[in-house]
Formats: sequence, C-alpha cells, structure tokens
Amino acid sequence: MSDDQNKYPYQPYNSFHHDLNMASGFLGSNLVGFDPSHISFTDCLHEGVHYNALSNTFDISCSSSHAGNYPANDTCNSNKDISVGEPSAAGGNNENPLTPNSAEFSSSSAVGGEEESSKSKEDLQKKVFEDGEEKSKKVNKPKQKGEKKKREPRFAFMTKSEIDNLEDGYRWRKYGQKAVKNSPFPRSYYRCTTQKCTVKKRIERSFQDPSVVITTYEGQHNHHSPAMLRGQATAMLASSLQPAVPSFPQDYILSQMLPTSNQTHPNSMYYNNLNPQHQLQLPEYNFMPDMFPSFVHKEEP
DNA sequence: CGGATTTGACCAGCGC
DNA sequence: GCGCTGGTCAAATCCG
Repeated sequence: MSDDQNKYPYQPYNSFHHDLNMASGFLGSNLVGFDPSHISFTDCLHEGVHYNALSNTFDISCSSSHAGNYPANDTCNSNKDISVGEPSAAGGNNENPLTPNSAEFSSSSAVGGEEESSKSKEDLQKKVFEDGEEKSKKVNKPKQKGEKKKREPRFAFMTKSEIDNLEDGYRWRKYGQKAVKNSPFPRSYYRCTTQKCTVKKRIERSFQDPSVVITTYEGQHNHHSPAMLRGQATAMLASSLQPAVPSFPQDYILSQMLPTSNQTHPNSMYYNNLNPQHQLQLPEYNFMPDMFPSFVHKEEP
C-alpha cells in the first residue's frame, strides 16, 4: 500500500447502533405480492431487484445486464438501476424518520457490473500453473476471445454498525484491502474459506456516513453455514417462520427482514413497525440466540 | 507451527 | 496509448 489510508484506524462511534431493521423499501407497493415463502433473496439476485427512488418502489426484473457501478462509496446518486439507499438516510441523519438504524439492500447483477474479470483470471492462472508453464509470479493470461467471465450474483446491503466484518455464520479469509477513491476508508476483500466455495464479500464504510458499513456478497455458498450446521436443530425451529433454513447470508438476512403477518401498512414504503423478531441486531446479539446460533458463535471465547 | 492478516505489486477494464 | 481504478495475488508478517 502506498498511501496512509489503510492505516487509518476507524473512528470510534459514540452511538453504536446496529439494527438490521427491515429494509425500508422492500415492502413497497410493487412488492405487495412479494411472498417470502416463494421467493428468496437469492432469487432476487438472479432476477434483479430494482429500486426506483422516484416512485419509492422496487421492481423485480430479469435483467442480465448491469448498469451503474457498485454504489458503495461513490455517491449513491450514481446508481442507475438500483440503490443501496442513501447513506445519509441510512444513518447520516438519525432524525430521518425513514430509515434510522437500518440496513438497506441492493442486489443483483446490477450491482455487479465490474466484477467481470477476476474469476476467469483465477481459473486461467490456475490452469497455467497446473500446466507447469508458470514462470513469472504474475500471470498475464490472454483472455480468450469471446470468453466472458461469468458474473456472480451480488448482494449488497448497508448496515449501521461499529463492526466492519459482521458475523454471518460463514468463515472468511481476507485477501486484500484497497483504498477507495474519495473515501478515507479502505475496502476489504474477503473470500469464503470453505474449499471450492467461491463466494466473496467486500466490506467498506460509507465515507458519507462512517457509521454505515457496506457489505457486498458475491456468489452463493455451495455449502451450509458452518455455524448454521452446528445449530441445525435450533435453526430448524426457524422453519416455522421460514420455508427453509437459509443457505446464504442474504437469504438469512432477508428472511429476518420480511414480515410474516404483522404488516400493518402493506403499501407503505417504509416499514417501521416491525415485530422485534424481524429485527437483526447482529453485533449486539440481542435477538433470539437460540434461533440464530451462527450469529452468536463468534462471541464465544 | 499453521492459519489468518497485511501489504506492495501486478493485471484488467475503462475513459480520455 | 496512457493513466486511473478496482480487484487479486502472494510473500512477509502476525498471532494464537
């Protein structure tokens, strides 16, 4: 690293809120028919969920193309199809009645535009190495014509949290950290440590609201959460609320966010009257530890 | 000592 | 082509 950004200690936050309350928009009018028992957030990843800030609505669409950049620290105004939400709304102004202490979601290929190259690069590097033709440390492999790197589905959400790396039940290994343009906060890159699992995640703080952590998952785990497996029995209790034990963090998170029956204002853009059962308070672990052992595990000594 | 993290270097994509 | 930026690699280092 050539600059000092990575050495910046994150500022402590006087008020520590970390509520993964219901994402504000998901129950918007366009999703009135959104049935959590029939569609998971992973489905949304594949289909694309598009939030229209003007109309306060979400659209689920089958969009294989992407638009816009990863909305992380650049201005959210740059978002094209989707929005992770306005950081200022998410946390910069706690007086905002809309989304105080909230997590906001975005997903889909729309978020993942620039993620084209890494996997094929990885594969090619591996291949070259296996062929025993690896000479230099860095491989410069010619990209084969027409070969397009498969775009992994992405899932991004913003969380107001003091903790950067939120415990999600999976094990991650950090493999990189980069300074983010226009942001004093670096972006960290993590990879799932499970063999053959290619899921990655990126974590960074919003420079507009440093209390907001932006986490982006990429890909889907091909295995269950280790923590979830350990707590399978209790986790299964959650099946009374959810159709299945989620295999993916995004599923899990969504499953906690979608209401089951107490949606008092189905057409309301903002859903603030959540049943406490639908609130995630990850770092504080105040929520139903028996049901969500994976989130509690890390706190054990 | 093995696994995780740090960090400088490298590569690809993109805009100009 | 060049420079910038994001993403990744991998050696060095840290740490339990």
